[in-house]
Amino acid sequence: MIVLDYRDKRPLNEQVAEKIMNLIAQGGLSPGEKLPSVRNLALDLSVNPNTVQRAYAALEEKGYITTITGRGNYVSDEGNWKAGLKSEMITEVKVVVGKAKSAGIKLDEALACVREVFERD
Amino acid sequence: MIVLDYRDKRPLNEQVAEKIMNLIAQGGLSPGEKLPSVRNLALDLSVNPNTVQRAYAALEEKGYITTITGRGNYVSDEGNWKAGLKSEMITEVKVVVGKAKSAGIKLDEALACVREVFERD
DNA sequence: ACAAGTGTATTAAATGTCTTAATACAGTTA
DNA sequence: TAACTGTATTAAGACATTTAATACACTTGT
Repeated sequence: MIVLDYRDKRPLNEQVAEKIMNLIAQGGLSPGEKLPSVRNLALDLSVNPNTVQRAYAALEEKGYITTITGRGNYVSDEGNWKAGLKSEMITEVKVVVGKAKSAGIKLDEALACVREVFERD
Repeated sequence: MIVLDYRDKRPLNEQVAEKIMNLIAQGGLSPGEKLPSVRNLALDLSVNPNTVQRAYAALEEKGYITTITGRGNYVSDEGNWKAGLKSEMITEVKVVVGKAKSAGIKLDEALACVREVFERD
């Protein structure tokens, strides 16, 4: 389900959260679907249960999953996270484009980047 | 010359390097111009000389400055870094736009982001 | 009621990175 | 020669991440 990258310098809990988020955002995990238990996923990833716990807590905080004590974690409906994700992505794009601009990248070049990415099907 | 942001969670040496890089990229520091000495900049920023030293080492590694032992650090000619910076920025933009795309952002929305950033003068 | 599985919380220890500090050494300049 | 440059090393502290070992509360199925 998930493969961790130990060359990545970001914390493991963030990596886990991000990878699950991507699965959810792209439909690899559907609303209502049950996630692995904290302990099972920890075993799967050879990671401490606390690490998974933190990842799940972050995901719930952002609306991607719903946690029910004693039962487990379930993927939330799109309505709970889609808007937030979108605005987060837009902010991120703007930040990076701003950096690129101040590094000397021109409008046309930035637009070309975007088009190129969207042409990859 | 530089103001550090202690809320920023990135290492100080990276922050220093990035801020100087921005100054160079935007012409605030011209090729041939002398940078503050390791010790002086450290005093200015209330930071350890080792921290500045690491920042300068990173900048030399990327071609932004030239270090001459005993003399100091000097801004390199554009030829040494401009191309690298540009391709680095373009890669970064593509990565983020790719993330945004897979999160559901549409082409028009991404283009709008870019235009908005470039309209801020 | 019970056992097994869930999430949650806490505390302690280990680890790794960043930063400071104190020095020392080597090259350049006036 | 004195005062400035960059460079290197070692030790210590601070901090975040991760592991580990428990304990507790809730849910499910028998």
